[in-house]
Amino acid sequence: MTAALNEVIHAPNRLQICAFLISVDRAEFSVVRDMLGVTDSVTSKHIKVLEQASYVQIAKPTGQGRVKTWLELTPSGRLAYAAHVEALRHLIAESP
Amino acid sequence: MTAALNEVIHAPNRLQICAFLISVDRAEFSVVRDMLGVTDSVTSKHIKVLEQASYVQIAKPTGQGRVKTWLELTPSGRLAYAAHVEALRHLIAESP
DNA sequence: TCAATCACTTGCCGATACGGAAAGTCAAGA
DNA sequence: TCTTGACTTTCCGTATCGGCAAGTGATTGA
Repeated sequence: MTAALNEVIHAPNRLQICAFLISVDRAEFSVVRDMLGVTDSVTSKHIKVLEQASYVQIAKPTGQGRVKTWLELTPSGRLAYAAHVEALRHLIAESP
Repeated sequence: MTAALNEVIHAPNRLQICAFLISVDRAEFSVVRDMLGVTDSVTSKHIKVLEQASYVQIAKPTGQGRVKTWLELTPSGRLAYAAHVEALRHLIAESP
């Protein structure tokens, strides 16, 4: 019953995005990009992968100054991330 | 001081190999292959990556029947794995 | 109003990585 | 010695990754 690792979430950058979003609830694009330390395009593409898996919701509230992109995990994103973390914890359970 | 994830170890199959070897100390090639559920060639290639990083030691004791390959983490492999697990634990620390 | 700017997004690379099938290697067994 | 078992390597098609450059759309400044 070893839950498998989720490929969408396991990729280092996406794992960090999910872990970050779990802890802050919602974050701006630029904050996520700086946290990862990669370019805009790389950030955008990883977010897109998470969005297409329905793990992340993207909001671009317009009308209040510059359009900033806000990111947030969806309920299923939280579930998927929790399941992945469980799989990881199980895997590394016996480690020193 | 967020320790970075180790790319060599992070790949799902290699993470499983390392986690397995940490727990059993040493294992036969075929056991590792069956644990992963992949082909011989895939197993061989992942082990080679770990070996070239000096994380895994390969022994092929000859003279006692069929040549079986035994795998074992090296001291530096244990250290690298431990560091990776620490990085993971840190990353997923705030998860529900 | 309309060009410039900001905040991304997409297209286009080249470089790797991954996995399986098939062929190759080599010690042991018949 | 011919075969077999146990991997290893090669071949090959696909997928991913990252950065740069060009493109898009809302907003702002002249």
